[in-house]
Amino acid sequence: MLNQIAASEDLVFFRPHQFLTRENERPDALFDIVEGWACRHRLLSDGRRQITALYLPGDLCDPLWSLTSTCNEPVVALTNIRATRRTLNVADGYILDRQKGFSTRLAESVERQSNWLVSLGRKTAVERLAHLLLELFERMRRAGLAYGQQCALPLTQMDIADATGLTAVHVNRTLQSMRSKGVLELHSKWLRIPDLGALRDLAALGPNDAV
Amino acid sequence: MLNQIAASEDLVFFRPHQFLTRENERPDALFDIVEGWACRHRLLSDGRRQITALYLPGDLCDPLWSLTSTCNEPVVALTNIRATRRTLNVADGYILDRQKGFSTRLAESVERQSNWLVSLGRKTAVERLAHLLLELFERMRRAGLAYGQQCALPLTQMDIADATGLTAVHVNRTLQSMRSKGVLELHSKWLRIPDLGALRDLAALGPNDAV
DNA sequence: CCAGTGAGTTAGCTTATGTTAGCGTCGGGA
DNA sequence: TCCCGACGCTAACATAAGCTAACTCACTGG
Repeated sequence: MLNQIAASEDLVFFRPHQFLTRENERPDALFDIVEGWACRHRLLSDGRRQITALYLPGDLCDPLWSLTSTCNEPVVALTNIRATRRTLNVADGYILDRQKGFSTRLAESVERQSNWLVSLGRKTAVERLAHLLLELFERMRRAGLAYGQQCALPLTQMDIADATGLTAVHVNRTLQSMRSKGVLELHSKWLRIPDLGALRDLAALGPNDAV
Repeated sequence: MLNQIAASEDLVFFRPHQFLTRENERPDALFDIVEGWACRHRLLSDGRRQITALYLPGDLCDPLWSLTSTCNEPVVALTNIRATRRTLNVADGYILDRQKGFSTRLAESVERQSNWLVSLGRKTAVERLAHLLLELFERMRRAGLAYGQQCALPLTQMDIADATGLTAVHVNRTLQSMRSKGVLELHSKWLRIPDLGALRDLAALGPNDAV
């Protein structure tokens, strides 16, 4: 009944659009991203796409879905990626990890997914963008990859659109207007947030919400 | 490091709008709903509400959030509720349950949340409603609470709106149009689906999607 | 018996966001 | 060097969904 993380740790590489994991595959390993970004997404038959999770350097990918036996959402690289592949021993669907903050990451995943649900269900374009960029900046900061108020943000506007449930065109429009109001700068895959507080206000976060 | 479900099992009751769990409380127990419906939701400062999970008879509430130390979304009763309260031993954030299909329920929660994300992010009103009603019917069926093509559905149109990220008015409009097309009947908290296949088509589900 | 409340319904109008199309720039590959 | 495809950007127009408000119909409680 007791499970362990096996010792196996391969270093692996991916290019943009490459799959880290595929649909309908039993996940037997988790990727610990060392460098680069990835996402989990779902494609509808007519081409609509929804990104359901973003993975940044330092992220485990994916604690949540490792709990399921088969997964119907692939994980794809958004940039070049360097990662370590950690195989798991899974018995009876229970997962136990004694060495790293696995359960902490799990809890974060749960909370993030929930935040996204609220965002997609009830927030305006400005609020969604503010929320997303804030979240990403904060995660980069915690990963030690932010420099002052700035960090890398290697997403295309279409990626952002598919994460926020908007269109690329509308993302562009909305970003322009936010730029012109001075609450953020974003060009050539680089994000700067002059005033964290102002952006936080725009994000319509509750008093208890993290980020 | 080994945790157990303690023996404690109290029978508890709730009335509509009563809290099963509150915000910012450390969850030390899970509710097993015997009868009635509940939901988890988030309230924005201006009154907007998003339901992030629905709990039906037979559901555990909530496997996902029991993984976090404190939770920022309350669970409230939507109807009269009878439930058994199961206290947990939680050590270091890990949860282990040897007696019931806890991990199966966990996996289902993860998948449902993900489905909802796609729905809220990328689907039209008709698709969202078809998807939600289909999911609820299927869950009722599996709980042994469906009778042929029918089941109870004790949600108000506003509840449905807050689950699907729409307005009550628009839910009403859309339901009307679906009714007039004969793909569903819904009155006095009772749902009938004359043609499961037709509704499935409207829901824009992928080939791998459950429900 | 009536007043009050919550729910469903419908209509008219408004608006945020989607759609389509086109332009310019950049960088990589042949 | 020259394509060619991604990407960012913009404008004009289309539409799904939001907003407000009113009316009805149960129910419930006094």
